[in-house]
This record gives sequence, C-alpha cells and structure tokens, in this order.
Amino acid sequence: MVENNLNGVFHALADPTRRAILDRLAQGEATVGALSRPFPLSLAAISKHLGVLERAGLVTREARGRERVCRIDPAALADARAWLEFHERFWTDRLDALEALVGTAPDSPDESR
Amino acid sequence: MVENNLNGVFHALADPTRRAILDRLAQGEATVGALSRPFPLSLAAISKHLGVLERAGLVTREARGRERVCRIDPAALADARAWLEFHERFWTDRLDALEALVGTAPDSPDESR
DNA sequence: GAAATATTTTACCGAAGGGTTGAACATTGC
DNA sequence: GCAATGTTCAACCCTTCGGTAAAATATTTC
Repeated sequence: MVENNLNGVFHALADPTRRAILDRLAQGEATVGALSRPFPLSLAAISKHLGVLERAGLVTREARGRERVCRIDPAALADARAWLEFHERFWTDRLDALEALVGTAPDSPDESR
Repeated sequence: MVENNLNGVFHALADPTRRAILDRLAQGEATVGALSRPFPLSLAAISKHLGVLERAGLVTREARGRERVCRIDPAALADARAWLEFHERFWTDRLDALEALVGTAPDSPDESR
C-alpha cells in the first residue's frame, strides 16, 4: 500500500497548480473558495485538484458548515521523500563506486560532493 | 528551470514501470533491450518510458554500436528530493506550531517526532 | 421557506499518456 | 552486399487529465 501510494503522490506533485495549492496550504488551512481565488481557474477545477491531492493523502478536506476547510498532511509527503532520499543515496553511491573503479569521472569535473 | 523540471521529474516518477527501470539501472548501466526484458511490454513501450526519464534528466542514453546504453543520473533526483525535503520540514513545522498553539493534537496521538 | 453562498457532480472537450504493431534506420557479421 | 540485430519512429487505439459550464447538493441567512 505504501508502494502503491507513490503513484498517487508523485502524480499529484507533478502538477504546478497542485504544488502551488500545497504551498498555500502550508501557510495554514483554507477553504476551497479561498484556495481557488489566486488561480485563474474555475472553482470546479480547484476542487478536482484537491480531489487528486486528497486521494494521494496529501490533503484532508473537512466539512465545516457549508464550506470545506483543507489542511496539509505531511505524512504522505514523507513516503515520497523517503523513497527519493533512499534512491538518491543508493544511486550516488553506485555511481561513485563505478567512478572509483574506472578511476576517472565521465563528464562532471565538479562532482566533489 | 529548476522549478520547471520538477514537473518532468515527478511525472516520470509517478509511473511504476519507470520506477522499476530506475531501480534496475541503479544496479548498473544497461541497454534498452536488456532493460525491456523483465517487463511484459514491447521494446517500443520501454523506449518511450526511457524517453520520459531522459527528458526529466533522470537517465542518459548513449549510442554504443547498434545498441543504446542507459545510465542513471542522480542529479535530477536531487532536485525533487530537495523540494520534498524542504516542504515536508516546512509543513511539519507549521503543523507543530499550530498544534502547540491549540494545545492539543487533532487526530495524531503519536506525533512525537 | 426562499434566496444566497460554498462546493461537488455531471457531462463534455481537446490534449497528453501508455500501449500496440509495423515500418524505418543503424550497425554488425557473414 | 545482405541478412540479422537493436532501437526508434509513425500511426493508431483507448484511457486519463486538466479544463469548462451548468446543474445538483448542502448550508446559512433573512
């Protein structure tokens, strides 16, 4: 289920509008209407984007009266970050080992990190 | 240009076949044919996936004789990881501050990290 | 209860995604 | 040079995506 959710999280993050929504939600909870205001998009479009974020587990929507207030959920983000962090380290280690074997860096002279 | 590439990287990572290709490439470079072998997909499909990974900057393809050898490039991954890491920390800090203000955790009793 | 407000749902549209097959293009090997 | 091999390209199919507009569904307010 964790692996499966990566699809949803990465897909959700691949859209700049959705990343902007997340950025805005990082400043605090907001209603759907308030979220949609800065965007040149219809309310329905934002509601759909929120659906994607919600299915990915990145955002929760809670009914409060006639409005829905949205909040960020960093837990899902942690999954993706963990995947990336592990793989980045793994790959870099592999490449470093290869370069050490070959004895020369292929094309990056500034690979001193 | 960094921000823009996030679209491509996250989109590339959103597909399980592409993540599997990356995992395989982490064990060392491989030709397109060798990469396609474990998958129940046509060679053309894998070639397309590699195109997506290449445009995202995650993979490089180099002609060697009549075959193309693919390698991983961890640099692009670092961009995405940096984005996620920053935002995860930022969000978590914000939520922690909110909870501290309210004085009670909304629904996560194990939020002790 | 009727009107106004906030949001979702339901078509619908055009573009992009992910897949296939078959032709095209290089390169190798005889 | 010709056949085999490795990969991409082109055309196509179907589904999903991101968007819209309009109707439907709460909820508040008067």
